[in-house]
Amino acid sequence: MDPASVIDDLRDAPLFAKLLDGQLAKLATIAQPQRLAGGHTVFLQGDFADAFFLLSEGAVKVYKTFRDGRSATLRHVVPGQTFAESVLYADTYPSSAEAMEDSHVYRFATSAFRNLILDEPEIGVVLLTTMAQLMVLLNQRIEELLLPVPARLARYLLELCAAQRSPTQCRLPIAKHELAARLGTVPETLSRALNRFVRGGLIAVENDTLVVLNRPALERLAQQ
Amino acid sequence: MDPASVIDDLRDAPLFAKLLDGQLAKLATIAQPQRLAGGHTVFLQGDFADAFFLLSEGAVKVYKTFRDGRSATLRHVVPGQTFAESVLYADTYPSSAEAMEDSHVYRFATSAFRNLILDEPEIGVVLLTTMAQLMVLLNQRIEELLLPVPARLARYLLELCAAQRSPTQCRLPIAKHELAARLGTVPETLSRALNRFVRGGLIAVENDTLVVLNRPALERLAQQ
DNA sequence: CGGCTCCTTGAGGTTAATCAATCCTGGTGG
DNA sequence: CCACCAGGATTGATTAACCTCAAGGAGCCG
Repeated sequence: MDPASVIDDLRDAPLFAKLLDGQLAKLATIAQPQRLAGGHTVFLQGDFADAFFLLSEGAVKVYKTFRDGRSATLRHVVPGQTFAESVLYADTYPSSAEAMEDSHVYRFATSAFRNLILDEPEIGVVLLTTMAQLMVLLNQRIEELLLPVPARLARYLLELCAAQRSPTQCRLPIAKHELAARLGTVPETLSRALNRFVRGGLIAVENDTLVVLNRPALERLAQQ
Repeated sequence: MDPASVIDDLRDAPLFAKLLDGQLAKLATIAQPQRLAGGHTVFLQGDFADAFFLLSEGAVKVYKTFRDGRSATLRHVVPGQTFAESVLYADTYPSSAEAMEDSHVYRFATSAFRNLILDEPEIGVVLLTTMAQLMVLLNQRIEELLLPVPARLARYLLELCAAQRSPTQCRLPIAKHELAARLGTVPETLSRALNRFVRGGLIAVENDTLVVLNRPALERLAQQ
């Protein structure tokens, strides 16, 4: 692949946007471009781990699976974000990752990345900040799991509206069964919860578009 | 406080053990020593955040509180560990921290620390590794919360035995109601779960000491 | 039209939180 | 020495949440 286009891809990632050209060039030398077909598994929980990834195109989900086949989504990775950063400590992946559609990633080998940081500390600070952000996110996930399902759903919807810059309307970016996994529950329970929201006049639903009718009530519910 | 003893304290922390004397000296210049009385709150969820901490003596717990007064412990911080690293990204603390006994910490202001990393990238790599480790831990916590209480308890006990380097015996380092919070449940449920373990012949309990009688069964249960 | 997949609805069972009562255990003071 | 108390820990009964299994729709594509 053309080195210049790699550098462009890296610069497009918010994570690396602030780096100087020289720093990006060095980063590019250790970035291994990789195509992923939709549905393809990037790695499985427990796999030997020596690299983390930057998603440049497509969509990837990071999830955990259990004996009984149930699975819970930890993150939906969007382009510009890294995933599997925990490889910098562990030598096996603590969760699995799968491409949800045809995607493109850059692979960074742990050891090469470590050396790069010593050379260009700015990159280390950038990744440190990203990881701090992820820790806040994981913390939220934990907090959510201690709340009942309707509260988790309310939180998700409010977040979604905020992310889509609309106070009252949003579109579900993922299928309902994906959302159920993201909330740590099953489709049936999600369906019922949504239904109760509609009957309670909190929201209106049409296909994957939904409108917030009673935001205060939704916010109250999100607290617990 | 004597600079040399600060450096010694920092070197004693596994986190910083590998740093060179010069690096430790620089780190020491931005480390603010601080005493904490037992029961004292270090910071509260939502507080303005501009510093993270290294615990050098005592015990600190990081926890979340909910409207209904329920609380869940995220971490029991032991000497040598840092906490509130997420401040490197966020400007408010995502959880609360409290000294469980008389303790001593070093406070690191975010901005000073960021500058230090640019000067001494080695320190950045060290913290990056620590945060990666914490992310693995948070991942485990999430995984646990999706399991039934007995499975969480089994995992905790097995971990505890491993940590105390004894295959069959361990002592609870915290009170039962603390353990309940750590497992994301209530004392009543914990009590019943322990009771069922005893009646099932999985473990034997005497005060805060417990013996693993049927490790395979416990491991099976830990899977779910 | 069949055969998909996804979503919804219903009935039933299990888990665990809640509320309330009781039981320890260590400390206190008569 | 013993009654008494306060706190945590246990036990029981009840209730609510939510997972499971099973059975329907609804949309989509060959």
